[in-house]
Formats: sequence, C-alpha cells, structure tokens
Amino acid sequence: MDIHSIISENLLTNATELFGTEIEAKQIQIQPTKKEFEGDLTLVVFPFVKLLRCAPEQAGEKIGAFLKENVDAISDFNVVKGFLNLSISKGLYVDQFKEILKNETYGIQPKSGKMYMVEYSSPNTNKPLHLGHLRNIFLGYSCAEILKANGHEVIKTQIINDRGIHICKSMLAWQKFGNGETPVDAGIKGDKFVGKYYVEFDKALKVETSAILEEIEAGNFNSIDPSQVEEIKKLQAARDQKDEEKDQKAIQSKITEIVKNQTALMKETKEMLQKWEQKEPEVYALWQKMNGWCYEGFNATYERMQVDFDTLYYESDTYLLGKDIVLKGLEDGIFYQKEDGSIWVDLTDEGLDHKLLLRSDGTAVYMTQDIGTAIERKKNYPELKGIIYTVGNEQDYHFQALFKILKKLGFDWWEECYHLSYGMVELPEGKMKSREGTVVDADDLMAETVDAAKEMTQERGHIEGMSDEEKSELYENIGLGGLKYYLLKVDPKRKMMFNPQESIDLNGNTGPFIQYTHARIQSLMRKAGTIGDFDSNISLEEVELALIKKLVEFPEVIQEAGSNYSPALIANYTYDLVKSFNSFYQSISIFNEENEDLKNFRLHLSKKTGQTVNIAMKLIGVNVPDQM
RNA sequence: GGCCUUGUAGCUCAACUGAAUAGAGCACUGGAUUUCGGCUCCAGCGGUUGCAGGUUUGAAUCCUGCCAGGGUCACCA
Repeated sequence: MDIHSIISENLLTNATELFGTEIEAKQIQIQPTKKEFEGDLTLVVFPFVKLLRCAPEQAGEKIGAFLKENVDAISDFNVVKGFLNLSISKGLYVDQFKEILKNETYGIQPKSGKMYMVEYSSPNTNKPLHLGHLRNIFLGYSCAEILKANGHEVIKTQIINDRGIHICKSMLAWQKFGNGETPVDAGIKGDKFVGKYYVEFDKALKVETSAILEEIEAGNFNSIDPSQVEEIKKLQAARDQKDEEKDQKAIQSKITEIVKNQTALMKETKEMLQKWEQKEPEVYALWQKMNGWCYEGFNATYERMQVDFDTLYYESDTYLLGKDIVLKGLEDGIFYQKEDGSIWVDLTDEGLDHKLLLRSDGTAVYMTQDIGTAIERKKNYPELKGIIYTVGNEQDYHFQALFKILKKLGFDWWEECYHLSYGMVELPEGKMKSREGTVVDADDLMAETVDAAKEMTQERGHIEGMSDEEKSELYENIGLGGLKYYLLKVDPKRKMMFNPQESIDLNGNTGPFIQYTHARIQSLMRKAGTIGDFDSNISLEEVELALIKKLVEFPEVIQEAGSNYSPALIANYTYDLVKSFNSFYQSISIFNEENEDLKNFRLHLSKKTGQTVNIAMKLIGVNVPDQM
C-alpha cells in the first residue's frame, strides 16, 4: 500500500477519536509538498478546522502529532498556515521503489471486466484525410489504449460515411470526365484520386451555376423550374432593397443555393442517389469500385499512422436500420410527422429543439443513421459499458440530440454514451478551408515530418551499424512520434494551434526529446549488462528521491487519463518524468560510483524509468527507439 | 439573435476539478561539464489569469454582467 492511502486510511478509521465525528474520504486532500517548504506530502487542514474548533495552525499541529504517533513512515511534520507538511522517511520510498521494480507492467491496471467501444476517424469516402483527422485518429486510438491500460476490454471502430449525395458527386464526375481512368493509371493514391473528381465536380457545378445566375440577372428564367421562379424574384427584390453589402450577400447566397439545385448536374446527381438506393447494378458497381479505391488509400494512411480497428460499421448498412427505428418511433408516438411527410422529434423538454429525423421524401439524414448505428452496436455487443464517439466539437449539439433521442426511445444505456469532443486544429495563417486550398493533407504532413526527422538524425544521430531498413523505421518513429506527441499533449477539449515549424522542432516538450532520453537510458543498459540487487539502506540524493516520487504517480495518472479520456495527461506526465530523469542523470555519476548498492540502485532506477516511458508513450501511440 | 464554448508570460501550453508565492517549453540573457550519448543540466528575464462585481477561511477555477474570439442553430454529412 502506498503512503498516500496509509495516511487516508488512518485518518478515516480514527476520525471519531481525532475529530469527534466521522469524515468523508473526499475531505482528505493530500498533495505533494511545494518545493519551497520542508516535507514530502501536504495535508490541507482547512476542511477539519471547524470540526476541531480551533485555528488552522493548531488543527495542523494536532493532526500532525497524531499522524506522527500512528504512522511509522512519517518522520516529522511542520505546519504553515493551514497546511500540514509531512516528512516521509526515505527508507519508505526505497521500499516502495522495490515494489515497483517487481512489476514488469507497472502502471497497467488489473482487468475490470468492462467493455467499451471507441469510435474514431469515421471519414467520408469522397476526399482524403487531413490534419483535423490526424488529431481525431491519434486521439481516438490513444483513448482506446488508455482504456485498455485501465483494465477494460476495448473495441475500436469507425462509422464509414460511404453513402449520400456527396459520394454521388465524385461518382458522377468520374463517369463524365474520367474516361475510365484508374488510380494506377494516374499514379496517385485511391483516396486522392477520388478526391480529385470531387473537386472536378465542384468546379463544373460552379461553372454551370454562375451561367444560370447570369441568365436570371438578365431576366431569363428558362433554366429554372417554374415553381421556383417566384421565390427567386422575391429574393432578388429583397436583395436590391438592402443597402448593406453584408445583407445583400446573405440573400444572394440563398439565391445561389436554389440555382445550384436547378443545375442539370445536381439533378443528375440526385437521380444517381435514387438509383443507388434502388441498387441499380451499374451505379452500385461504380459505387463499390470508387469506394474500394478510397479504402485502399485510407488503409495505406492508417498503416503509416500505426492505428487499427477491430470492426467497421458502414452507413450504407445502418441508415436503413435507422429508418425502421424512426418509423417505429412514429407509430409509438415518440416522434411526430409534419404535413409534408417529414418526421421530427420534439426535444424541447430536454432543453433542445425540434430535430429532423426523416426527409419528406422518406430518405435518411445524418441523425437517422446515427440512431441506427448506435442501436446496432449495442445489439452486437450487449455487454458494452459505454460507447465513446471521437468527433469534433462542431458536433456537440448533434450528439446531445442523439443521446436524448436514444433516451426517448427508451434505451437506458443512453447515459453510457460519451461524445469525446475535441477542438479544431488551427494554422498560424488562419483556418483550414478546403475551398481555399489551405488544407494540410495527412499523408503530406506525415511525409514532411519524417523527412525532417531523417535529416536531423543523419546530422547528429547515433545510427552507425544500422541497416537501411532499421534506419527508415527509426526516421518513421521519430517523425510520427513527434507529430503524435504534438497533437496529443494539448487537452483534447481545447482548440489548438498547429505550427509546422514547432512540430518538427525536436527541443523542449516534444516527442523526440522523450525518445532521446529513452535511447540514452538504453545505451546505459547496454553498457551495464545484468544489474545486481541493492540494499534498502542506501541513502538517497534529492534528485533520486524526486524521480522515485514521480514514478510513484504513474498508476494514478493512468487512471485519471482513463476517466478523463485525456492522452494529454499521459503526455505531460511523461515529459515531467523525463525531465526529472535528466536532472538526475546530469548531476549523478552511475558507473563511477564505487558503492555497488548505489550503482545498482541507480541502474535499476534508470531502467524502470525507461520502461515506464515506454509504457506511457505506447499509450499515446508513440514508439520509443533504443538508439537514435 | 438563441444556445454552447474559449480568453493565463511576447508565442505555444499546464495548473491534480476551490488551496500556499499561478507553473513548463519556445524565444531572449548568463552560466555548468577532463563524467556514463550536449537533442543535456542550472540560473535569470517575463503575469492585475480579458474587464467589473459577487460567493468563500481561500477563486485562473463557482455565480452575475460586460468586452473579444470560435462553434452551432439545414429536408448537408
């Protein structure tokens, strides 16, 4: 048992004697003592002041004296204001370190018997992955690993948005302009290839739209469906009455929207979607072919990222399930139907709005398939204790609504669903906009960081005697490690600034800094060979004690990272640990130490630090090399 | 406009969910090493935690108002 719990236990069991009443565990706040004060652990005494009916200082003295009397490990104490600083005997830390040494998987929690599902990535199959996806994917993967480390069984999954009007856009463009070209012909990755046609479509649509816009400005409405003509004329009149440019623009974009839907191209796309829903062989085959290309490309990207999935869900399967459930819900009076046939849910009693569930033409929307997917998952894995959705925070409202809809449908497990919402990744030059070509492509970015890592390592690394294969694996680990660490060290909830320069920088709070320390430890280990035992009576230096204290924290950090779904806690802990090690390494000689016990202790301490760094970095998907 | 969210050192981020004198890195300045990997270590500089009130023994953290960003309010996904 660690000293932390010993103190808590002691206070809890002796509460009546000490305070004259029972106390709760949460009243006991123990924290590491600030370095400007004498002591190792600090108990905050304010919560007990009222119980003891005396000034904070006296209360501290009283509790301190009591603890010193009852807990062997406490060698001394002092009170500063309302803070009771306890000095722990150093021998106890040595003993604790010996305990840690015995555990090869130190930090990993025992099996909990609980199962969780983590969804991440979930791309559309019409364009390649970008920087935003990187944060999503690394975050989801890491959370899954952290939950595993907390003893849970984890299913990694994604929902693949493989259906819908946007997919038909690239299909149609390929049919029109592709001339049967394949990714192999074009010499580019499948997902990039499909994305190229999605852009083609957009271009063609723009051309056609602006032609029609010119026509209607000239008073020619031949291209417009007669039922829409009045609406457009009304909007035009309204626009021309506005003085502010901003207002004019707002109305103009409405007009553009209507016109877009009147283009031959959009009409064709919609027809294609209908044909797809009816599984018309030619369209269906095209859909399968192009999605296949996309998957090939995605899989290559996932492989390079070193992430994987246990099972996949496809929107093309689940949207039908969702439809059935919505219709059933309508029958049961949970949802309601408007005159035009569209189906809605009223969430105003939950503090939300009305939400569309099925269009008037009976086709599915985003929400429809999400309902279907959630229920299907719970059906496939009834023992699930929670579903975690890794999705950007622009969808906070959507998931709030989804969970409340599940509640209305009577699924009590709605409370076990969690939206792991993360902030946007911003660039120094502003926002990423696909239309303005300021998107940072995932593959390109990975390639760039790996290249930078290669250059850096060739310049100053220790890579003599490595085969070419080992070398390129090393560059990969450093480049990707840096990238992952950079994206994960920030609290997921917050938006973050992505500075390409800094992600490549290998100094400071970065992945490569941690990797380097690990490599140096391994160098020590190679030199040391087998390490002998050491006596508990050794006397510790301050830096050694600090390092042990840091190691002691690890299991708690894993638990906290698990309950907060925050890889950032792991990343920042590892950085602290490594800094603490470097401080130790710098000021104390290991091999020149003549005392065998001390030398062995220091080697064990280094080795355990290395192991812990390895375990921690694995949890955020970063490999730590033995040499770099 | 309604709802959600953010505002901490020049920059990028912390702060154990209410505790002591708000901490790191980058940048800048100055030091250390005949030593086990200098991608190291130590020190200095840098703060009215957006502003104004309130609750509390105690507030970056909770409440109210204001200011400034971002998101969202689609028969898009």
